[in-house]
Amino acid sequence: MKTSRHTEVIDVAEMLLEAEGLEAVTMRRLGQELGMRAPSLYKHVTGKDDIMTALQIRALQGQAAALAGTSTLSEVATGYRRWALAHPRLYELIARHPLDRARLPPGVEAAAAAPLLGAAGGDIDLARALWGLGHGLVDLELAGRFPPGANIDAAWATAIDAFTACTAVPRSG
Amino acid sequence: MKTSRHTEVIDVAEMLLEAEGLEAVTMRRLGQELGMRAPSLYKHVTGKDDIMTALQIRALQGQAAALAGTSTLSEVATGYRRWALAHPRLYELIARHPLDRARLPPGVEAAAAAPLLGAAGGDIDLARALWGLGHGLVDLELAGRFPPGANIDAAWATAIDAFTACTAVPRSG
DNA sequence: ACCTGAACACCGTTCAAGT
DNA sequence: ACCTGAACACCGTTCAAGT
Repeated sequence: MKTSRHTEVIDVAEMLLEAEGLEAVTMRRLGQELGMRAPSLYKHVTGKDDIMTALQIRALQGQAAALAGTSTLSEVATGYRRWALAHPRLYELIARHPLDRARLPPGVEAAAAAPLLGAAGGDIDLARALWGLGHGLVDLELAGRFPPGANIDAAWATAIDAFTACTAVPRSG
Repeated sequence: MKTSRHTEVIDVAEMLLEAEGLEAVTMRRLGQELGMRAPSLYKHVTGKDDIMTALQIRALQGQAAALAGTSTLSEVATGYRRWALAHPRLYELIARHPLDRARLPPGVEAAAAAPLLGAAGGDIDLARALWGLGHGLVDLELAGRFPPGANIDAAWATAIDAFTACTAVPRSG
């Protein structure tokens, strides 16, 4: 039951992020929440970058778990949007915050991307187009870029239709 | 030839943004570049938000100008990507920074969106799907989310093909 | 091994004061 | 009308010092 102090720091950071947003995740605040001063955190964590990378890893794993089991293009798209809207701060963290690939465990990125590639029938270009589409629609929605009252569901439906038509050509396997 | 001090502040902010990135645009640095202390800026500008909004307006106008004259879906998509890659900091400013619609001159957003709507044949849902697609691909590219060596051109081509097939149905007008 | 206070080099912003 | 210095409430991070 002894959770390492490092894990505790990341746990608190995740709670703070989801509850109050990225600007609440400061070293001083984290220390306060853990009963220590900010400089003490550096005994458990190399710096703030370390914390952000750890949260990005959790986010990628959460996204991969949410998409596990989906197969059709429509299922993947719906699951992608659903997870992003359920965890907007974590989504923004993997989408907008610099990603330090060197510190990422191998396979984490691929695991999150696998369902997309599957729905694209193994076509990497189509998978990336699909990723761009899903990310773009989610990002614009989270950023409040669509005018109030915009029918975002309809935009998704139209987009999925267009891409489904594209994958409807017979392919072997 | 007497440019107002307000305009000068925005001009310097734009140069700093494009040359050194968003983190270089600080009130102290802006003052230094203009030969005054940071507090003096508040005589010409209500605050940093004011500066950011002014830059967003310029960015939206620049984007609209870059897309003016495009009509086909392929032209709009190419122009959208070209402008974003030519002005990545300005693009990020309108895509990722909060947009205070109340301070935006009316029509600025619509002008930037018009070419998209035109290429979608007036279908607002398709226009938004197209916007999501273009924004998503550009955003992922600017954020360095595609692996090194990824064929981003091919992803765009695949995406444009899928949407072109969707708009290929005969329509009146 | 773990935590502290003091410090450094930064932020955006306010405000009384000068000219 | 315009600019100033000092201050306030913040940042991430370093480091000598304590236990």
